[in-house]
Amino acid sequence: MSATLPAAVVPGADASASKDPAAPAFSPLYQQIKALITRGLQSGEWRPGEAIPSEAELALRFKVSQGTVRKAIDALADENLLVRRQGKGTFVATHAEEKTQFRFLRLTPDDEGSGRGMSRRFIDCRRQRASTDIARVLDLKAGDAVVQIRRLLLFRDRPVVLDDIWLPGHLFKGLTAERLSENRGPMYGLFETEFGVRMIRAEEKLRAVAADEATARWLDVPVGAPLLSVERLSMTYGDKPVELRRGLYDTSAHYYRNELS
Amino acid sequence: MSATLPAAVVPGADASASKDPAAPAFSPLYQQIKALITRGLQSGEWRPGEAIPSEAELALRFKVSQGTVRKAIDALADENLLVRRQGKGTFVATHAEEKTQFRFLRLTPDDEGSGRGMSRRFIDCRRQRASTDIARVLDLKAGDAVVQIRRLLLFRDRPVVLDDIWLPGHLFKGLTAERLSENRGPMYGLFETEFGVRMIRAEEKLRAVAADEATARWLDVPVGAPLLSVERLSMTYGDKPVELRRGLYDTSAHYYRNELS
DNA sequence: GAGTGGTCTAGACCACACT
DNA sequence: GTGTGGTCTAGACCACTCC
Repeated sequence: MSATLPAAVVPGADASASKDPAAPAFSPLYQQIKALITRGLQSGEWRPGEAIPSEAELALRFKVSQGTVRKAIDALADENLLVRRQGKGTFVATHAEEKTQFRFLRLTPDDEGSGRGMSRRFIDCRRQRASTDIARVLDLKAGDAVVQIRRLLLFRDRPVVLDDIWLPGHLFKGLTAERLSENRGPMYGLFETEFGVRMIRAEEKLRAVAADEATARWLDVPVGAPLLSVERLSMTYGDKPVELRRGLYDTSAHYYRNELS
Repeated sequence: MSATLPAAVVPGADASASKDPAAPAFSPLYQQIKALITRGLQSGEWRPGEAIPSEAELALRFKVSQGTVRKAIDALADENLLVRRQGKGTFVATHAEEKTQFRFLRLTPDDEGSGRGMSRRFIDCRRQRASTDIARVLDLKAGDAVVQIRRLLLFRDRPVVLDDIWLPGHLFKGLTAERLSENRGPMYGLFETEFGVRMIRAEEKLRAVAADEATARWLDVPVGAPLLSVERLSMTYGDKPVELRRGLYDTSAHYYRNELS
């Protein structure tokens, strides 16, 4: 049997055109399978924490070999969309049941041995209209509804991070300070289970800034103290931005860690 | 034929013990092949920029199937130790011929459209004895020889980064300010071609700090201005630390970018 | 034991680069 | 055309989990 595009061909792009001059660019089978699985994740066919069908079953469904399904799943596991567990199955990744609270927080205390000790305190949660800045970044129209959250992270009861968070209002109807405070576990877990918004990926921009008066009060540092400013844009499926977060970190007893390779 | 450990078994760990209670932990074949290839890289059998033997040839040499070699190479390519080029071969990664000068520098100007414009200026390069701090981090004894380099990075002739770099003296004999200045291309390329030290991986610790007087002069900012402090520890094969770098970044017109996933 | 992912093999063909 | 990596297949067996 030839290896050219069985039943699984993804109906995209130039299905009509007979001979595009520019870019036919047909993708390998396993990438098409990957796209099909991603679609299943996005549509909610398999929900976070659940198992997806076995490799054999997916191979049957898509009419390809198990090896091809395997390569597609491998790629999705690399991107942290799926989690493989030998002997049990392949599961949709979730923020909801993670031991690692603060999975995306790259802040580490100077004295390593400490381990836990992070807590949080919600200061504010309100609905308002998006400024042009916020709207542009979140791919909204200026004036659209947004939810703004302000919160503090504390390490051993000392404030370390002041976060301002903006979310598209239409995706987070009914999000209140109460809902946030009641929630045990990661905030992204709440977003996932209560609002069906799953964070896949994020970009951060870091700078050093001086503490203004209000910030200095919240973080209990002198006005003008150097703070690490972390601006995070989080994306869901299809690289759609769904959260903007501006954090100010007091790095006098913590550092932001990063790996290069 | 059974799939259990052909001729390629890596002679490691518990080759002697008959039945360890704790951890026999034999690794899959492709990981053993990966280790063998890594050894070839480390020993200089294949040098940076050169091609390694074809998959078929390696499969013959190691007495495994091409698929197994492929998986080993895939892993090494993921770690940026090898670079695959379809139709040409698989090459040892190198810093020497990289278009991307400053591959590890995560600093981006606020006005994107700018593109190039980074230049550098070496201020100092001297041999001295390692302080206890530096020695500990670089895995040396206090008092061992180290090379210290100080340099400035400029963007459009404006100073942006002040770097202090420490290198183990025994690995970098004969490194002088002249050698550094004459060198076109990445500094890590020079380390690679002239001293046989290849940077594989690095860890960075970021904090916000206030500019002291000397730094303020070099970066042309007010004393006390907030600066991004970036402490980088670079590793070569076997995770051996071979460079410590402390950078101070003026982030008033640039930001440090990072990806989370 | 049944079901799952994990490893390994062998062989076919495709896409690309050089010559 | 020859040689390289890239994709796809089919089947075998191993390792782990749960019943």
